[in-house]
Amino acid sequence: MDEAKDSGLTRIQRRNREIILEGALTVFAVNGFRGTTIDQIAAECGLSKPNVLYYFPSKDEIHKTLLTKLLDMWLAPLENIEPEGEALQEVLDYVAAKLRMSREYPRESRLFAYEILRGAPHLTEILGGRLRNTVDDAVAVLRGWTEAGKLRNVDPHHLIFSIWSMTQHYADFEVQVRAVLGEGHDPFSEAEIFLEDMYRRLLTP
Amino acid sequence: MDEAKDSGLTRIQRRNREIILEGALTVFAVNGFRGTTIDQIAAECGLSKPNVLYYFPSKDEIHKTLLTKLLDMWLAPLENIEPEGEALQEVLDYVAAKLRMSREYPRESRLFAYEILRGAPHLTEILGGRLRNTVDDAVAVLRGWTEAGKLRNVDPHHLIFSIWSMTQHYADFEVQVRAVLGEGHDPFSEAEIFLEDMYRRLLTP
DNA sequence: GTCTATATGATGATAGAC
DNA sequence: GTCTATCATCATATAGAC
Repeated sequence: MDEAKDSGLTRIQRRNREIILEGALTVFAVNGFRGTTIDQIAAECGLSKPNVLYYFPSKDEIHKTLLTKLLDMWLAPLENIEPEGEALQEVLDYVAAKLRMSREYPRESRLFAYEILRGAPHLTEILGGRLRNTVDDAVAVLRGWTEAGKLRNVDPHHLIFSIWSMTQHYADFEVQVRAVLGEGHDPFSEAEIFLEDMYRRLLTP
Repeated sequence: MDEAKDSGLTRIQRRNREIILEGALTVFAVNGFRGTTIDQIAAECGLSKPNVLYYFPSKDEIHKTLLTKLLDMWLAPLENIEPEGEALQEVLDYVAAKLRMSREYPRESRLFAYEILRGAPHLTEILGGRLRNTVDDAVAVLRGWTEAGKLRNVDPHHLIFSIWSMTQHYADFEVQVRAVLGEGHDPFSEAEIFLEDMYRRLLTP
């Protein structure tokens, strides 16, 4: 998909588009879509404003491109759940993977949070389409495990919501988490232990 | 506090300030601070733009006023945890109260989420002050219960984070929740059952 | 491909009539 | 207290030189 969109571009074009997306992600993740100006993006990546708009037709387009690229990464762990695997461990692995993504890609998490908060105007088709399908598949797998007695019976949709909300919380609400915890804490490491314990307890039959 | 700030104002002044705050909350909750214009607020509450700015000196001030008022309501359930109460039930009641607030006051939840996401410039002192103190008190109560063998031993800070993130998720990410669930679901009612089960299972010694 | 300069429109805030 | 008119600023996007 990346290659498809970038095909026909020179090396410089590809490179500069990458630089712009990288800088834009940083700024969007802090200020949101409306709070971000092309000036800020240009400053962040060391290009001039018109030059940014030479590589992308508009601020909207930069934002949409970021969201589209983000979603591939975001949904991968859920798509990688292995129906033939050991049920509880598969879920715990998914939780851990999602938490790791929050830690390593907090900008992506915030970009996504901002977009959902404002009603997801740049994601409408995807939410009810690809995202929903992916979740439906995962829900079917979870139901199978439950019926086979490998997992305790809980609502699979809300199980997934709980994983999303708790893992992304540490990226999206980081300011609050750090303010409440004060110094001397590693939020993500503590969360890893807490969440593993929580889901093991919740899902063990 | 409300009365303190409103003292010395005429009935009309109080009334119009209320109307403005009410309309502003609706708009801020959808568009965020930067995404909201005074024009939108004025239109939402049926006043002219200069008239809005007659009652509040600036957009900033409207926003700060809303956040301050919101926090009283937001922290109340946590402050109301009763150390002498039955431990597990107190926690379950808190979860239920927080979920109810998400359902009944989704605008407040989103306003708060937007503010934290952008780094909470209008809440800096409060996060490390009043909020942190309130959480510290609750954590102490939870620790006491754990040591008395009334609750299973889990990290109390992260227990609170989990409650916040999961309950607020249904307000803040409502678009996503509805898109994923499709028709025929009542997200909040389902969440109530899921969360009660989850915390009962997690915290029963 | 990259820049300076600028057109065009939105937006926060104010002046001043009524 | 409320309005119309307006200012000043900022932001998106484009034109056109280099």
